[in-house]
Amino acid sequence: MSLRIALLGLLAASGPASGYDLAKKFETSVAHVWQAGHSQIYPELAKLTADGLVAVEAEGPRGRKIYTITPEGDAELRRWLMEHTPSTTLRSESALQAFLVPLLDPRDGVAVLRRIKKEVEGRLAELEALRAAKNAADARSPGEPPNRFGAYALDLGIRQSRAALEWAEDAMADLERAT
Amino acid sequence: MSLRIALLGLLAASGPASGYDLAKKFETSVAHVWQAGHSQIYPELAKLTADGLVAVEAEGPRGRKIYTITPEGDAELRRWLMEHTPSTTLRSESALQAFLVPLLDPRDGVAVLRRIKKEVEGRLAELEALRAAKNAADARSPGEPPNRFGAYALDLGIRQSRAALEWAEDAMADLERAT
DNA sequence: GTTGGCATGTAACCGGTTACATGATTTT
DNA sequence: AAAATCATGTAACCGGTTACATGCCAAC
Repeated sequence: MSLRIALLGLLAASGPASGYDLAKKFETSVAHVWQAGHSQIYPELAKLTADGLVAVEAEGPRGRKIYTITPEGDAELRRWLMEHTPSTTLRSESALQAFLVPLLDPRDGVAVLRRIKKEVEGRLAELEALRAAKNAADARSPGEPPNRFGAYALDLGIRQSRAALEWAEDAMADLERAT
Repeated sequence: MSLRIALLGLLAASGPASGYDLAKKFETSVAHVWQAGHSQIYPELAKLTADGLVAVEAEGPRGRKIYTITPEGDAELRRWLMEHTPSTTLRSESALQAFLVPLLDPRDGVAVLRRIKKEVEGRLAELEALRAAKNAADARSPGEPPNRFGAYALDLGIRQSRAALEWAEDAMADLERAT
């Protein structure tokens, strides 16, 4: 379900696009929130077309098909946003490692936490770079209202990464005390 | 892969248990980090047995089988903890909603954020209750070192929930400014 | 003319969810 | 005697990942 919504959302926010375009946008903009490769996107666009939620607006060179969101698609998107209660299923390998770390002796545990911390730092850097790029883009079109599409999710990711960073530092300190 | 590890971890930390027991522990202790139902656990235990990572220690009434972790299983667990780089694939329906919220008009957006905030509050309350229960259990066995198994992951969850809560409040304020 | 990026698709596989199915023991 | 809980399993389905497969067009 969520994949359809993500596709409808991208079409609604950025206008008509091909499957190829959408796959790229997945990588660059929605990636920190939802992932999908082209092998998932193409069939899903076909289904969305069959269901009347998107339509092929035009065909370009190299078999390029440009999809637009239909009014029905737009309605579906809004309905989901306002009515769907998101599933809370959380699956994090990092958190699982954190869960199990006390099984190791403290030295090894600290090493694992150090690795997790580095990953979080990397993620945080990526997200902050994305935000900087977004801010720069907003600054280039003055007068116009800044495009907030995706900005809230970015902010959420940054805050949660920072929380994870502080956690890793404190957990390491706690483990070292036990050494 | 992670399911095997979670099972090995539970067996390592809490001693021998049946598939039924493990399914319960999933609900009560690992749930905020990884989920699995009995229909997934039973076949996986069979595979783990075939691979020599766990063994049936005893059989009880009602066909109850009690599994223990083997030395090989323990080695596998430690190896994974220390060597496996966790996948960073993050999939959050809430974050996807947050991403798309700017597509709605501000009033509706605020309503969506308010709902997300309530869910986060609920989750935070659950995690804090878990931690309180854990602390109480530690207090009941004085002198003994507190059982830190799962504690770090719990702490991580609580911090990230708090970060999400602050985010929701700030995002709502931001959206209301735009009304 | 060859390399690289554009562009679309299919197929095999794997992990996870829901539903189906069965039976033993304990509690009321 | 009936209901609840213990206890184990299987099967169908669905979403996602990896790998396979093909061809067009532009730049070098």
